[in-house]
Amino acid sequence: MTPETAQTRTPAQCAAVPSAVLDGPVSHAISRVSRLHRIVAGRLLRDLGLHPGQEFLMMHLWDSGAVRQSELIKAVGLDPSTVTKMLQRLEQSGHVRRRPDPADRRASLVEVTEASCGLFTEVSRAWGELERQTLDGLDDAERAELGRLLGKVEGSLCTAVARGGDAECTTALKGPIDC
Amino acid sequence: MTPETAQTRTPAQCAAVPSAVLDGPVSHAISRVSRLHRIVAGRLLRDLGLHPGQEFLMMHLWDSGAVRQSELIKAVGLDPSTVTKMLQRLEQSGHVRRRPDPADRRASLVEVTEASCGLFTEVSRAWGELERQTLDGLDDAERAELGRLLGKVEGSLCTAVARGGDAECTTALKGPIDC
DNA sequence: CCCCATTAGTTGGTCGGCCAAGGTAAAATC
DNA sequence: GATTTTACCTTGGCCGACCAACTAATGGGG
Repeated sequence: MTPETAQTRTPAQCAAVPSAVLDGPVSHAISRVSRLHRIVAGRLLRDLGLHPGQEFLMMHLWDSGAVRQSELIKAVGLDPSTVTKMLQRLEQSGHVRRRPDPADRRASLVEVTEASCGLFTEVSRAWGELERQTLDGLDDAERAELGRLLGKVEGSLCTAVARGGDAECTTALKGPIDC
Repeated sequence: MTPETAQTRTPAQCAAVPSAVLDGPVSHAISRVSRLHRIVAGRLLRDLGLHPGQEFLMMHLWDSGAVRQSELIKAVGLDPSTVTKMLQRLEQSGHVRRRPDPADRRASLVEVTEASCGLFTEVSRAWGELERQTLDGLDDAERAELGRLLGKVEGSLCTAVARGGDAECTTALKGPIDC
């Protein structure tokens, strides 16, 4: 940081200050860890015929039974359009079924198919394996501490997002911090 | 976890066990934090005319001057095709210039344009702001601890990725852990 | 009762990101 | 020196994810 020392440098001099790409900021650690985490998750999930991210939706549906799509959207905290398209694909691959809500003609109810219930066990195991590989090398105290710190960071980012986007916190998962 | 208790439940009974979507696993905390982090980063970067992820590439280029594209790819640890397409867009928007490497006719050298150097300061400031918002609410000790733990997790995931993907660690950023 | 604001979902577009396959050039091997 | 192998990059395809704009239905206030 302290970018005041740099001020529109020439291309050659842009290399002068290393600008801390590698070390420092926790932000970059988060980005890198997240990417690696996603890759490992993708590998574990591929064998189950799911794309990374879908398992999150499925888990919510397995948990909650038939739900209004809007409820699901609020629960996972994703963009409505994202959920719509994911559900279209999950429906096409037979994991999910959608039908109109009799009580509200614009809403639709989403639920898991019987065929998909066999996947539940495998996804659970994959998540366990993912967690295991992620936390390999951390003792119990460190794991707890990491969870606690991530919770606080999530809270901070949550309020930051809320401040900018005027709406309430996107991560509607009522996690450790409700904001 | 302990998925043995579940075994192909009916759709109705899939809701029986909450399956720990919300709480527990650090994995989900990572996913959520990462998403929020990306959103905040996107907001900060949008004003600069950059899309999230591009700033990472640019920072590397500002740091290293003219580089072989393959070097850049190794440095950021992304898929070659991803970098190719990002560079095409960055070139079209005038932030980056590419020319063939005289020493190797299949390689190309990438460098930052003069016009883009003005962005450097702003991106640095945006990163600082991002870091500030991310770590808001954590004291110095917690920040250090979080960095340390994320480093360890990165190491674990790194080796996990390497094990499955046979190649060496993708995150070639010689970070805290070299794997 | 009608109009209007709100809510529910969808579509289109763009980007980051991955994989798989391909084409060209350099390097290694024979 | 010719052939195989490897490296460098590109293209196409797909998915997650965002935003913006749109349709359609609900519900509240004049």
